[in-house]
Amino acid sequence: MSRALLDDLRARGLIFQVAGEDELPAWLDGGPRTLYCGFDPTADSLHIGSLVPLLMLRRFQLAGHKPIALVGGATGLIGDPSFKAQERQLNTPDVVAGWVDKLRNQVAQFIDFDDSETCAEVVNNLDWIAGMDVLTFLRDVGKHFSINSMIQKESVKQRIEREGSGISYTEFTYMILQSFDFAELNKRYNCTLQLGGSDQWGNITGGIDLTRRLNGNQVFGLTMPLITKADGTKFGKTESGTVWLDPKRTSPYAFYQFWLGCADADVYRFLKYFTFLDVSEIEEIERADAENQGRPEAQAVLAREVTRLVHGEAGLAAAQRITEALFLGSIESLDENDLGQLRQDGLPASSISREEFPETLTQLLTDAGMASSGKQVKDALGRSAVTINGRAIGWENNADVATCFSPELALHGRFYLVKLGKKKYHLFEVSPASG
RNA sequence: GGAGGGGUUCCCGAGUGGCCAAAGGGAUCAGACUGUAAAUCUGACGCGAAAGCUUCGGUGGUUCGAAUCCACCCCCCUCCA
Repeated sequence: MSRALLDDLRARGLIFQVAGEDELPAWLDGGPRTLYCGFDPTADSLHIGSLVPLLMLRRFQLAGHKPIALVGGATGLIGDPSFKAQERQLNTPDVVAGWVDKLRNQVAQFIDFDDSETCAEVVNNLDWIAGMDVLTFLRDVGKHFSINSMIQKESVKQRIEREGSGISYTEFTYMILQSFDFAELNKRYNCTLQLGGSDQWGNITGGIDLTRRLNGNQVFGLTMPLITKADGTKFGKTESGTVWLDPKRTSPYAFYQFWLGCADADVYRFLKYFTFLDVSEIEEIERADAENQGRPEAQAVLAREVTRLVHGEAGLAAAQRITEALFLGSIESLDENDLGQLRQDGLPASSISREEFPETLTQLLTDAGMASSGKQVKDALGRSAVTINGRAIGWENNADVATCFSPELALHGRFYLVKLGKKKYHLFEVSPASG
């Protein structure tokens, strides 16, 4: 069973490095094992960069192991320096504590809590680090670490060697805290495997060494590759910023769109990373796409699968509903309920009364968040890239908001769907002047 | 504490008295082409519809005029103690 798991992970390209590679397969075969992966609270939500490790925990659980998701209430107060070019700004304890609560819930949705032998756990390292005093830390933990080897770690090398950067003692200590987490989870839960991104290798091996020294136990580490894109740009960012897992930050619709816009060169790889579809199934999709000229199927499958994993069936349905309405169907065909529904589903929207209309369209659309400056709106208007309920608007109409939103053009008396460029939509619900 | 090097518009990075809203690159936005791709080409890219207004770590000063010169302060880095 577990060898099959490792084979599958390898086929998916999800294994970057393994600590204890020779013994790990047999160890996993020997029964349900406990493993963990840590997530630091650096914001009130995780983003899709954390998706691979989260799904990895689930993969292990499905294969009969017990996953622990660790939320770094303590480490989040320190800041991981690994491969970071600069020292990070510290967040206040109450802010971090708030984020911990959010992440707890988020992390929990990917693993099962079923009271069985493989029941998942969510833990917070603040529970065992907060109470430790400095002397205990320095004498019982710090003594096991050699500065000589710590400064050799690739993850902090650039901070130490590169001119113009530096590292504080605080961040330098991060590795020791994470190492201690592993030893502590080993003691508490008999946890014997830590997962992490490839940037975590140094921290993970640190934990393996410490666990051996402190508990006398052999434990394992496994890292996943950095997700790259064929065009060299950073994965997980879009024009509007980071793609978050929290639907309040990134709507299911926007999330769905992100995956739908995935490059051909990346999409089959991403199917292996981010879905539970069989590798053979994915290869079949690739083959079929290659045969059919024209638009590939893979993006649609990827968007569907990942959106369902993160936002559930309802979130997926909402995302697809908007997508179909905007890109496939015609807007006029939507009835009043549909338009209200789109707004519920996460299509950007706002309400405004006629008397609140600003002087210019540039002002209105900038305020609505469709563009970051009036210049962008001006540019778009000048290229007839703006439509209101399907009618093209030009720069000459800029100062004539009332005409652009004339009552005769309204859908169902109050809705105006404004399109800027090819992909940006905003629904205005206009109420008559109330006096 | 001492010596030296830095802080420029989202990022990198030019600019050392007027020609600077500030080169160049990246990112981003829009157009053409397309598959709601990629690549490429074109345009925009401090704010403002415009007149105009506000930027070059901070505060004062010199000057007709300062991102550029002076003073003090803050922050970062390197080396020494």
